[in-house]
Amino acid sequence: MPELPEVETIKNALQKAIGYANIVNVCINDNRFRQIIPDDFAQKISGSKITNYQRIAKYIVISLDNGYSIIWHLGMSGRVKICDTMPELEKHDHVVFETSKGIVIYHDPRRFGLLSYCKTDELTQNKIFKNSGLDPFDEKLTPKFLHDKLKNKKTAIKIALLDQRIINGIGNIYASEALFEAKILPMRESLSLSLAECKNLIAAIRDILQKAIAAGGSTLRDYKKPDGSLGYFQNQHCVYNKTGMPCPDCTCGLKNGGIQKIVLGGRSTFFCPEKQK
DNA sequence: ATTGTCCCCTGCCCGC
DNA sequence: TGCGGGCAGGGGACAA
Repeated sequence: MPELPEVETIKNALQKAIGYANIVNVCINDNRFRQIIPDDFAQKISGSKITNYQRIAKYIVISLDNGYSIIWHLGMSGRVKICDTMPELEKHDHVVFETSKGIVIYHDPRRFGLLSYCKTDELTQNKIFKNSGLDPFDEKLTPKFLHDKLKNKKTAIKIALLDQRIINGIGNIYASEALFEAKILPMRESLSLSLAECKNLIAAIRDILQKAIAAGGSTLRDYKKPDGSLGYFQNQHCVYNKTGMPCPDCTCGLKNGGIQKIVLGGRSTFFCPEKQK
């Protein structure tokens, strides 16, 4: 489910609600995720105190005072629920963290997510993060960096934006939205982008993601904030899931059929054939 | 090495 | 009302 803005929202909500709590107990009701939750996960985590929260790519990383960090990915359908007291568990409430400041529940119907741990000082070498690309807000993400990464790639630029080894955090919604804002057609060959277009694209990615974070992410299906409230950036989507509709401030009219949908790399992709070149 | 295809899993929506 | 097909915010394992 969640892309960078949703993960950032969840991480911030956790930090605000649970803060530097003690983790009293961890109960794993189902360990069958993208990777099986390590057998000693609960043992490694229980009894520790939280010392830090960060988002790395689409992962939430929670560091502990025992030298370990929790690595948490929510896949497509993962949700985090925070409660003051132990609620009646619902279907797909797979992991329950009891802390000194509340209950944290990992709910994930499709179980495409991942919950693991590693030593905090080995995070960057961890297999999960070793090949991770630049964070969209990393100042090392320059037009030249992106242009260099794309200059030998024949795949569509939209597919390249989903490649977490180049830039991380962008998913299927924000890839279409960023390309619309940058006025670039999603099926363009990556190597065809000029340096100036790379500059516009980086600016568009940052703008879209910042606005989405400010709105608490996009709620289309599964995603809710940990307190149960909804994100509202979906109201600002320009093209995603808007086939046949006019784009914002549409001057093209609907003579061309409005926003088009195509499939790239097996994922739905939306664009305005008039405004994007 | 890069690039496409398929798969993991459950739920929901649509058409018949 | 029921059933089958297609689709969904992600990512990894393969094959070519």
